[in-house]
Order: sequence, then structure tokens, then C-alpha cells
Amino acid sequence: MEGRAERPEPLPALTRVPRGSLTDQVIDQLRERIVGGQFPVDQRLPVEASLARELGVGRSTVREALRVLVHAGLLESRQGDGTYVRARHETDAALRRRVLKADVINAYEVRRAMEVEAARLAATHRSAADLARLHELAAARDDAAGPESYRRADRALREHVVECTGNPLLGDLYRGVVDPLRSAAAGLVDEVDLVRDDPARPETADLVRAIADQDPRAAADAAARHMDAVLRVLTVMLQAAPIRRHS
Amino acid sequence: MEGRAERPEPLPALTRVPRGSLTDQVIDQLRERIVGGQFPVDQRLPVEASLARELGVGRSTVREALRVLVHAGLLESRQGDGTYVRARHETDAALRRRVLKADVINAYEVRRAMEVEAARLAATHRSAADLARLHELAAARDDAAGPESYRRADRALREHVVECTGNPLLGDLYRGVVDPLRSAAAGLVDEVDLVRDDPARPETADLVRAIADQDPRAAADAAARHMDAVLRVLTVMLQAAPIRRHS
DNA sequence: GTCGGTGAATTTGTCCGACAACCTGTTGAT
DNA sequence: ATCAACAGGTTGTCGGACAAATTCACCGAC
Repeated sequence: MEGRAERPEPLPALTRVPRGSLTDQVIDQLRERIVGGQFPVDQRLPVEASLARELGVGRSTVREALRVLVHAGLLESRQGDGTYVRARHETDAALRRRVLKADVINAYEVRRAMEVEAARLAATHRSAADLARLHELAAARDDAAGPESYRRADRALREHVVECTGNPLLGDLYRGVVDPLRSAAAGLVDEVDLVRDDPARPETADLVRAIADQDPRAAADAAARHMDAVLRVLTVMLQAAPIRRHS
Repeated sequence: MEGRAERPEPLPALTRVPRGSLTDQVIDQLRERIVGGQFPVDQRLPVEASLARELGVGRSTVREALRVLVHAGLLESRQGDGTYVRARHETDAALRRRVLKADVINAYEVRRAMEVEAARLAATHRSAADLARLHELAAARDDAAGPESYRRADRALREHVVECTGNPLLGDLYRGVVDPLRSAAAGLVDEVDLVRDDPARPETADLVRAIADQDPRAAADAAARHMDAVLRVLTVMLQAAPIRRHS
């Protein structure tokens, strides 16, 4: 049953579900395993019969729970093959679905809202360690060798700003909105990223300085100027080549 | 089985699901019936055995579909009683759960991000009809007779601002964040709302004027001042009476 | 050696029957 | 009138059987 060497299932023994509990408890337990990384993304879950045995419930109960998590976007089930983890957080899957259905400009406007607030909060709440890391990431971005590594470095910097806010909810929402944008319109987004992040533009350096100076207003202003430039470029590019999506 | 006269189930005959289709089709079909109003909110669905017979599938298949819709927030199942329609549209249950798990200040910071961006976009994109309605809502708020109707009027005004943005994604996220806040910490939120919306404070009038004047910067500024006042009051109140939530 | 076809093994998908747990409404006793 | 017991109905869970789909190993042809 679990004899496929190419499918490692390095799982600790699952906790037995106490008798009397519901499918909801199985849902919660599976979700916690996913969120906690014990069932990593792209990994295959134990088969239904095994889950049932280890959780001490019937296979039907497991199936109902799995079906819920499949619909919620955390899992993907393939008949004859197995059930795979598709996302780590339920909010990620839900936001992804919603964002991918949205107009790109609208999604960027939402992103703008979060980046401006993140800048403001980062300037307010950042620690000395946050700042040291921010400077490292800014330097790495300036030193990046080509477009791909530049983009990676830029992304790391922006995500670190969101981490400096000390607001995990904002972090989750930011990633939930921005990650689908990256994968769905990858070519366009990358093009925009390059243009907007022309090293001659001062906004990102201003942002880093404002966070260092603990000046929320200046940080928000820098982030807003930055996203306004992005939106201008994006609007022009969409007029030149409209995206066809989600008919 | 359906012999309870006090539980009307005025349902048209359900379409038979073609053989070979999945639980997903039952999910879709039930959802369409709910969204379309054929299963109205607060009404009880036909019992599982009946649904199975009418859809031409097994009871297990119906159960899996129902479980999904329960988890998605559309249905509520009560053992021994029946399954009731709780909402007409698939609420973002995942976002709701996430917000309810968050620190209240963090959630308000996210709300601030969206209200500021909504103000800016409303001033940019609002139509004449939007503005006329905004003025009506502002007047209704000023004329509200007591705390409850004041709150309702205020809420209607703020949600209308978000509608004026012409950004449905922002609208969904705003409601996804704000609605759980309202229900979860209702007493606290209402207290904050009252204090922050002291009629002597100018922010909301400034916001309405800036939207009328199509001045995004002034609108964003008014919304920011408004939410900053809210956050100050909220911080003080949380120090006085910390919320115990979601241990 | 490579490639394609076939069949076995495995896993999910569906159905069914049985019974437990729970809820609602009715009836009878006080 | 209230309360308790009971019956009937409904959801929740379990287990078994089998269909449908996928993967993989084996074998034969080239």
C-alpha cells in the first residue's frame, strides 16, 4: 500500500481522534497538519484507508473531511493515484481563487493599499534586527546580477517590509493577493516590475530610509509613489496588450 | 418523511444528475439552487435520502456535497432535525476564520489600509449617481435617532464608499475583514464606533466633501485621520479590557 | 538497447445497509 | 398549566462491496 519508494511519506503517527468527535475534528486535524508543514505542499497524503485507521474513524468520515479540504483548495484528489497538498493555508487558496477572477488593475489597487499600510507600520514597529536585515536585502537587490535575481531580491525585500509590520494578518493577505498575481500574469508582472524598479527611481531607497528613520508618513509616501508608478505603467501596458483571462 | 406541515418545502422537482458525474456536480447543483433562491435562506432542505433519490445518487454522495457546503458557510446541518440554508452566497469562510483568529489591532490595521485606499479610489472613480447616494447616506447618518440606527447608517455610508471605488475585489476583501470584526467583538466595536463617530469630529464630513470634490489625496487623508482616531480609542480600550479570544 | 502494449496492483469514487446519536412533536401524568 | 416519556424522523458514522482511474512492472517486438 505504501510501498512506493518514490513517494516518501515521512509522517509521524497521527493522533487518534477520540471517539465521539466529528468529521469536523478530522478536518481540523488534517488542516493543522498541512499548516504545520507535516503534510507539505506537493506531497501525497497517506491513503484514505490508512488515515482512517490511524485516526480511528471510518473511511467515510475521512472522505467527507478530505472532500471539504479539496473544495477549500488545500488538497487535490486524483482517483487511482492519491490526494496531494496544493496549498498550505486555506486563506491562500480562497484568496487565490478570488484574485485570479479579478481585474488586474483592481488587484493592483488592493496591493497598493497593503503596501502603503505595510510601509507605515514597518516604520512604526520595526526592530533593530528587522532593519539590519532590511539593509542586507536592499544591498542584495542593488547588487543583483540580472533580471531574474533582481526580481527575487526585490520580492524578498518587499516581503520583509511586510514582516517588519508585526502584523501577521496583513502578511497573509498580502501574500494571498500578490502570489496569484505573480503566477497568473507572470510575463506582464515581471515586465512591470522591471520598469518600475528602474534603479534610477528613488522610491525604494526612500522607503528603506524612512523605515530606518522610523518615519511612518515618509514610508507610506514612498510606497504610494512606488505603487502609483507601477499602476501607471500597468495601465499603459494593458491598453497596449489587454490580458484575456477567465472567460 | 416530509410530513411536517410546519416545514414547507415548496420545491420544484430536482434535476436528475446524469450517471457518471461526481459529488462536484451535486455541489454545483445545490449551490445553484441556493444562489438562485430555490432554497431560500432559513429554509430546510429536503432530507438526505430524498435528495439522493431525486438526484439519482447515493446518500454518501449527497452527504459529501452537503458537508462541503456546510463548511463553505452556505448550509447548517443539525443532527436529528435537518439541513438549513444559512447564507445565499458562499461567504469566504476561510477569510472569516483567519480574521477571527487575528489580534484585533492587526485586523483594524488591515481595515485601515482598505478604508484609506477605498477613499482614494472613490474620489477618483465615483459617478454622479454614486455621489447623490453618498449625500443621502450622509444625511441619514446625521439624522439618525439613536445609537443603533446611527451605527446602521454609518455602516451603510462606509460600505457605499467602498462601492464607489468600482473595485469589486476591494469590496469583497473589505467585507471579508470587517464583517467578522462586527460579529465577533460586537460590544467593543460598537463602543469604538460610537466614540470615533462623535458628530463633532470632522473626518467623515471631510471624506464626503473630498469624494464630492474628486480629490483623492484629501479623501485618503480624511479616511486615515478617521481610522487613526479609531485605532487610538481601540488601543486604550484594549488596555482597559483585553479581549479573550480563540485560546 | 528502446518502445509500446497489457495486466496487476493500488487508490479514489460511489453505493448500500445497518445502527448510533440527536431532535422534534405528541401524549399522558401530575 | 408543566414536565417527562416515548415515538418517529433525521443526521452522523461505520463497514463492505464494487466501479473507475492511475501507476507501474513485465514482456514482446523491433
